[in-house]
Amino acid sequence: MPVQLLKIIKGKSETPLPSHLLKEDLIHLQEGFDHTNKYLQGIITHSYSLTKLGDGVDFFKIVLQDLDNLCLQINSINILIYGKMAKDCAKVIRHGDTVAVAGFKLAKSPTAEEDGRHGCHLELSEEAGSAIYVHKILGKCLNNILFPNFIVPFQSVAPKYVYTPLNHLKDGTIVNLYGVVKFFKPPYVSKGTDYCSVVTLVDPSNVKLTCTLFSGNVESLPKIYKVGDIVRFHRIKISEYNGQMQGITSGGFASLTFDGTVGAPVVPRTCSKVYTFMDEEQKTVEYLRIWAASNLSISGPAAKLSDVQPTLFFDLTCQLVGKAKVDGSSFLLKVWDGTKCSYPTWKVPVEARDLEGEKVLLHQLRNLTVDILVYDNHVQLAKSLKIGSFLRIYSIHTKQASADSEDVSQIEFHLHGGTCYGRGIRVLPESNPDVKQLKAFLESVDLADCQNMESMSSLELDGTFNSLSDLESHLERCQQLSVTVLTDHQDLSNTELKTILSSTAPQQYRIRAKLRTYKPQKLYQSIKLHCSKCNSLLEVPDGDDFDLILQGATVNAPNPELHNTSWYDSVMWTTQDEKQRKIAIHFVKCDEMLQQPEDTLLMIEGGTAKEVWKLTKRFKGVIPVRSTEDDLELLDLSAPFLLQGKIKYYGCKQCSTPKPIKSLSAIAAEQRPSWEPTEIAEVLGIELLRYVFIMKFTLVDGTGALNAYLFDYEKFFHIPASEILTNNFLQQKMQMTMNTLCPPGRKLDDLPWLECFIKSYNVRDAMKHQVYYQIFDTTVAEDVV
DNA sequence: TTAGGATTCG
Repeated sequence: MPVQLLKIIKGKSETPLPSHLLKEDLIHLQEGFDHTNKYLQGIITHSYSLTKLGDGVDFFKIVLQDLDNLCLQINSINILIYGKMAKDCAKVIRHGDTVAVAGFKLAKSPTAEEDGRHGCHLELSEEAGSAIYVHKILGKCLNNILFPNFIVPFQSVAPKYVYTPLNHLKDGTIVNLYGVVKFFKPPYVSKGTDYCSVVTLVDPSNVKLTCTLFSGNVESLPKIYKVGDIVRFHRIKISEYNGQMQGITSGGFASLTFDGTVGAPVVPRTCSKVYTFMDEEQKTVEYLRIWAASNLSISGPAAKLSDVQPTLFFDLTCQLVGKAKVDGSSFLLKVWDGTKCSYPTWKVPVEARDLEGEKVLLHQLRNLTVDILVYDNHVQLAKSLKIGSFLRIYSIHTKQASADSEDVSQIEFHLHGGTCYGRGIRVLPESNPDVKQLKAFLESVDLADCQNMESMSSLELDGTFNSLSDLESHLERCQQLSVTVLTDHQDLSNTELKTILSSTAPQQYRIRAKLRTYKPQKLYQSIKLHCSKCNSLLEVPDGDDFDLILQGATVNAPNPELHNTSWYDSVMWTTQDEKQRKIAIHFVKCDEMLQQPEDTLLMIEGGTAKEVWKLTKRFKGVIPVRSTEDDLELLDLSAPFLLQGKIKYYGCKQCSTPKPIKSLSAIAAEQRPSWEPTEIAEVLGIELLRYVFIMKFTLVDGTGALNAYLFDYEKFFHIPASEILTNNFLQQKMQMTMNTLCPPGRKLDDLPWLECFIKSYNVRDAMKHQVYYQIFDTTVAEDVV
């Protein structure tokens, strides 16, 4: 059985090689060594014509490449086959086959210098007891296991195409070629009339060719899904551009695309109804796959949502669950891949009625879907996508939503405008192996499980609804009922705005009106600090100011004489960096006992803002202080005097008269102090500033329009104003609420009604007198929130 | 004709 065809099943040969044979590496082949029980395995890269030697003996030469040692400079060897074995092999062996040879004789290669192959060649013949095992991945001829019953199965009747290697391209020619995709832009709408796709190919000559392909029919552009795919182009025009060859579509251009995975079925993707695809072509694809596998760096499996990091560009294979228009230049895609992003992800606020997709599914998957905002040129394609389709989105950019305190970092997903780096969207067919795998995985996801693991955030902020009935009542309310409700004075009847505008102040009214617009549009700008004593409104200080004040406070080193008193224990250390900063932390005791960290109030000297924030996560509260000669004292009141959770508490500079820190010992004497900010403020002589929403609503009712101020700590939005600046979820929730109250881009007729109480009041100064209006005893309806 | 690879405004 000197020549044997082995059937390959799932990458392993059905008939194993004889067990006494051991694999030999090319590098270990040396003259004078015993290779009796060794075999050499590799892929055939060349086969020459069968010839007869001068003495009439048949002769066949092939070149074998050792795939396991491709990194070596010399990784191929000539194999010379003599006699009957030469004839047999010539019928069976084609380039691209994998063969194993044993029982060979090693001899010096006379051509080594010129062909750059191994210094020895192998000689095989039946007489010498040689054996050659031929592995064919090819399906059709595998029924014939044993030579000589083997029948050559293919007889070509199609026109013979000539394929030009990429290093032999000439300007002005129209050629056929094969290549491995090294880069590509999925088809996109060009600025002209056609779709465009840019594809960069490479082949074993290691020459690159960038092709710009145009077609009015997107289907006729190559269906490339990932780098490493293999393409065959027919009738591509070669021209020189910027000193390099480039390819461009010419009349009659046609393409086939193949999965580049070694061992995958060789099935062309094409829109051509008729195409030649024979054994020879199959071999080429298989050869290119193997070449690419060892010569190109093709990145591993694509990233899943669970792998996503705050800042990167990546390709995502996913299913479309929902989509919505956002504005003229951006569009929202809600997608999932069955894995959960390990970071909180942003939710793009959109109107419920603009969100397309199965509401129940959107709700069920709310913890697994991510919002991808696509821009500009991608909007048109995104709009046309069908819900449920499988997509690959190329070069999605993730970015951290806020650089503020590190714990509210949400991840945003953007598909920016343009086509750089192949940025774009491609619909994958259900037959795609990655889609099949994804589908199976999605089906295996236990939705009950992922709903259990939902964080408190999602239910509140998702923007979808808990059930269909909720959704319906929401829609109904938006159309008919008021999106706000009154918390008192239900007995009053409505007054028209026209009447209010012509009446004297002060008075109170119940009104029914529509919110035509509001200010500020950037909702975080609506947060102010309010002093209820002097009634002043202040901007919330910038986080950087806090850092500067803390830095300023480090000028005074902690005074060790103030450490460890009856009501606090102190620790102090010096940082290891060149600044040698001294930090002191004073743990406030209660009833002379240290408490659990989560119940403990700290005072800190010399810390940075970051360090203070870290401490607030573990401890009940942190008070930044500095040392004087005889006591600790609060910092400048531009800095928060207390930090609890994510909230900074400020005092009014005008109304506060700070008392010595030891005043706190009065609370510390309690057994279980609650450390309420109001209580701490009071003993420290601080007039606490409260966070408040200040907004101006322009209300209309058909009889007139008036501006009414909303002044709200938390009642109107059901959101504490103190928490909104540090909580992106709440910001989105508020944005959703405002979008319901005043849906962007809608005509006046389609705006929802608001029922409100307003009161008018007079503001007079030397120059003028004006009547103002303020909303009160009104709240956003529960089912709108 | 278009694009001719070469990220990040939103």
